[in-house]
Amino acid sequence: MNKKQLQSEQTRKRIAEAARHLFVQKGYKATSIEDITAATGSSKGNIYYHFKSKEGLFLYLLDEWDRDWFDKWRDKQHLYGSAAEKMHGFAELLVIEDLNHPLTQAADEFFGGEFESDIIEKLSVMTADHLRFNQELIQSGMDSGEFRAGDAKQLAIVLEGLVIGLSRLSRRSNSNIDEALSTYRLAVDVLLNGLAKAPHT
Amino acid sequence: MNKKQLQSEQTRKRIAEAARHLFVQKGYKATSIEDITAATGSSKGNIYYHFKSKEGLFLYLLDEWDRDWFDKWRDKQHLYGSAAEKMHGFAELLVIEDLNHPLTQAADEFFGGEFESDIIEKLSVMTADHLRFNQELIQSGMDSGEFRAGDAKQLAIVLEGLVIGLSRLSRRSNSNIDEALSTYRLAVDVLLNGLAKAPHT
DNA sequence: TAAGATACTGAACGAAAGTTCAGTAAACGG
DNA sequence: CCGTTTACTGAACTTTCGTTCAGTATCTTA
Repeated sequence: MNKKQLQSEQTRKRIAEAARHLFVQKGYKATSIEDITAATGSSKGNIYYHFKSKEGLFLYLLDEWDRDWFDKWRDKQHLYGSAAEKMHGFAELLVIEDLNHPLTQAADEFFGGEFESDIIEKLSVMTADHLRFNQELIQSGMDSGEFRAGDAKQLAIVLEGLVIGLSRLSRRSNSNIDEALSTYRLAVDVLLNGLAKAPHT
Repeated sequence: MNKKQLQSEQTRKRIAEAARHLFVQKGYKATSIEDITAATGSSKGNIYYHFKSKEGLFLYLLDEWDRDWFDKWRDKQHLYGSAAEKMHGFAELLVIEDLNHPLTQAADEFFGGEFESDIIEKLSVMTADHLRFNQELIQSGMDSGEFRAGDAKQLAIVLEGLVIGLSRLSRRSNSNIDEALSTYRLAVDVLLNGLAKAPHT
């Protein structure tokens, strides 16, 4: 690979990285191209040299993120024996990786916004993927007998809600990773065991 | 009260109502003054006659909402005997009232944005209020012996996360109230009893 | 080393959105 | 019934922001 190609790829990654950070922190609309140039040192034009548009940049980040996340999960999931362990591992990966998920913060800005259908399409596919993932996670716990039988599909929504909400809270309060990890751990404990003293109502 | 004062108040409420609806649906930034004029029939100037600015309008809605919600909760909470019932009542009220909460959708757009400190101040006060409310709810369950003893403060964060996330998911998927209610009910059940077959790990 | 490709700059453009304001009509009060 | 206040209009102004593009410098390649 050329020195030029190398440098080019580096700046593209630098732009993507800075943009992801800003989208997460400020949301899609609130992040301006100007902000990204300020964070990278690159010029406006350069951003448009590497990416088709602001939307394109965002979409690129969504794709990249989902690919990376699933790869990492694949690498890790075989380590977990029980469904409970799996849940904790899932939560841990979410904190470590997902606290920077551009989707979580900005997706709502798209829904209800006047965007082209391909973006809405992509976002709803991603949401569906998440729900399917959650459902499988829960279903596997039911199949193994660790979890009570139940409507895994609806429980997947509950899990997704918990994940989305916690991610927002953790990001907002500028809490460090350790704090977030501890909150997520507690959340999974509650999810598994409940608050009540005497379960099986 | 005058015929004029009456009409004035009516239009102010009409503007506030339409704005709240739009903020909830589209977010803060994505909702333009133009959108509000289109939804009310009022002119741009008229909106600025009744409200100081877009921010002021949003802040007004936040205040109004929080006041109303707490009043409604006060009216209802004495109906519930057990902590579990309280939780379900809490969830129900959230679905019925909070699915239109302007904070939930738009607050993240403020955090990290370049807003005056009084707005950030107000938002963090509201978040703190929510957490305190949740904490008291959980603590009362612990005090009565229904819930296992635990860190009510951190559990309040988990609860808030669940609430925020579910609200977002429910709004997004255009689900009707019944569907949302059923999801929330399930969420509270899980929160109380957990997923696992054998609790008390 | 010279021609061409590639990476990048920054000023300029146009659309969109928040805000203002001169003007108008209706209601109020004396 | 007339002057004053109140409610409201909508065009114009200003700022912000995404996008474009002519130009420049650096690297590649033949």
